[in-house]
Amino acid sequence: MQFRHYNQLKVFTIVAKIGSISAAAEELNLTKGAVSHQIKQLETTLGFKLFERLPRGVALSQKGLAMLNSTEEGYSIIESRIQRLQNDDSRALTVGVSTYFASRWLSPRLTSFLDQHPDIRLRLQPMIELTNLANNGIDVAIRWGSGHWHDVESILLFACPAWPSGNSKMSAVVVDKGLEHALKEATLLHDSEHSAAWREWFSAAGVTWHDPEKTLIIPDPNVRVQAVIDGQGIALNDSLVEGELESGKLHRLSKTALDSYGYHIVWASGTTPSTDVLSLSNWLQNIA
Amino acid sequence: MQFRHYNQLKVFTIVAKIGSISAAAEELNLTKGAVSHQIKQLETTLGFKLFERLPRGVALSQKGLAMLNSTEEGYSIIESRIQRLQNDDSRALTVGVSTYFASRWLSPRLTSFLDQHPDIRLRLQPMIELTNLANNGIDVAIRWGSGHWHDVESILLFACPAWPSGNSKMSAVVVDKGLEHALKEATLLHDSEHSAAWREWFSAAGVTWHDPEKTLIIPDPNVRVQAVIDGQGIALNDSLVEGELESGKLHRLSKTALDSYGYHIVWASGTTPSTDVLSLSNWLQNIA
DNA sequence: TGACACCGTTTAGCATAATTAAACGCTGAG
DNA sequence: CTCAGCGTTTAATTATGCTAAACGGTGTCA
Repeated sequence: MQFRHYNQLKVFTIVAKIGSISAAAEELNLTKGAVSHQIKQLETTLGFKLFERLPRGVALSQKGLAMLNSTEEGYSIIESRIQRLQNDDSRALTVGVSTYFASRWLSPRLTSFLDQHPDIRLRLQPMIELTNLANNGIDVAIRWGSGHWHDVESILLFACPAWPSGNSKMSAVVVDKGLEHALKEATLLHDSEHSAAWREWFSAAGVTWHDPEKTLIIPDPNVRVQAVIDGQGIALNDSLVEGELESGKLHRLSKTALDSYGYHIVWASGTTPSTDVLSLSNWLQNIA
Repeated sequence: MQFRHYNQLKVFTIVAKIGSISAAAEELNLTKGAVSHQIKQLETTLGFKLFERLPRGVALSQKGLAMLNSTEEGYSIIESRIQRLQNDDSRALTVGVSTYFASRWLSPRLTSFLDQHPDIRLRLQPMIELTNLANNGIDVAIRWGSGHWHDVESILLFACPAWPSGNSKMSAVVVDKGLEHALKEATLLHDSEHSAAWREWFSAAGVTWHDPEKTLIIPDPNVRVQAVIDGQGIALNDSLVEGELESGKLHRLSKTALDSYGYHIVWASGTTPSTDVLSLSNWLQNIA
């Protein structure tokens, strides 16, 4: 018995990312009834609920979140390939970025690059897992981390420390019972298995590392931030969440930060960057 | 304008893997007319041909092959997650393998393990890119390569050297004009960007490495073998292709092999393997 | 407190897309 | 030359997706 409902699953992915059926319906040029139907039918065929129904809307269930992690990744791999094959534009410079980084940092600054280099055709490629660059036709990617990678060569773009963050309720727990208690009780949100970030943070903070019982892997930074706001747990978020900090949706839970972490320009090791890549790197480093 | 035809794309993936519309139709419990329709419509919306029509069937076009690489990966990520969420069987031991390895090596030997350990629930998880183990719920994976990986810990299961292979036409070229000439003229088929395999083979063979003009990345070993048989180029295939060698579909083009390559049992670094994992590893090492 | 706005759900009917059966065209095998 | 195999086409049928409109629940605000 094969699964045959990939269109419905794609609709789910959009609803889950947007967080609302009505808003997703608008995005898709559909009525909310249609979207509601798709989700319901999908839940029936899958055999489990993807969303919890709240008075004021819907929220991802535990399984729904796990599903989103995979569908986002899967569909983005497929979509990026379609795009690439359709505009078979081998002269374009393709930059792999997370949507998180693109919307919060890169996009606002990009016009100046396009002005300075009108000859370079730039394609931003949203990706979740910034791996397998060549196979996805990525010339350069921008990746957050410590900079110690083996599959790519990298240069630091700018430092962007990360620290534990939670919502206001979590913040109250920290004030009340202390950070260590909160870290022990709450779910720790990871960005991926590879990331040693949490372990490094624990050692930087001088807190003994205890293998956490409750762990949730959420690769997409946007989804992770939203999960923290929704009270799912504590995540190491980087400094690009200023907006949420100021608006009080997110709280910094500790002064200890992973100072050596930041955004890096990376390209597949073994390849020599083209002049276009160098232009972009230079420009990025200047404005950073 | 969004792409909205993921079901058709899934049908394409199956047709491409099987290599025939009629056979795929049977697999899907559909008529060949239906499948033909789907493919044609998909090609129209995409704007390019996925298959070349031959008198005796269909063959993937260049773009079709590129598409297959992505759809296979994308759908397998999604499907594996669905399976996992449906049989939320946290006690099962999940082993990530390529379908290539599973069918050619593991499956035939597996009954003896199941007999010896009736208490262990085993789940074989077909994967293309054997990365991101924890995120995909993989306890252990079996990966081919040199064994020098940073994201996983590994122990060698058995050595499985690889050497350049081509079809009979390619073999004739080698006999006629020499291997170096063939390597320079033909497309080199890679398994992924990370793989330094070809470079290492060149140095092992004492042939000077020239950055090849024509390169094709085909992550799935099954598809890669088929591509070689179809005359797409030369690939480094491992010794599990005995069958194709004997039947004359595949030819070994050089005596030089990557002797240090083989299949390894791998698990996410930083995690401690469970006793079930150790049982499986022990059994695997004994029968290897 | 009560009218209202906001969401998601439901219903029934309609529009679109998927699927079939059967005939067709092509090519290579015998 | 005939036949078998494979993909394509056509027209009719079936399944699915979608809409409009009404509905039920909940929080908001006068």
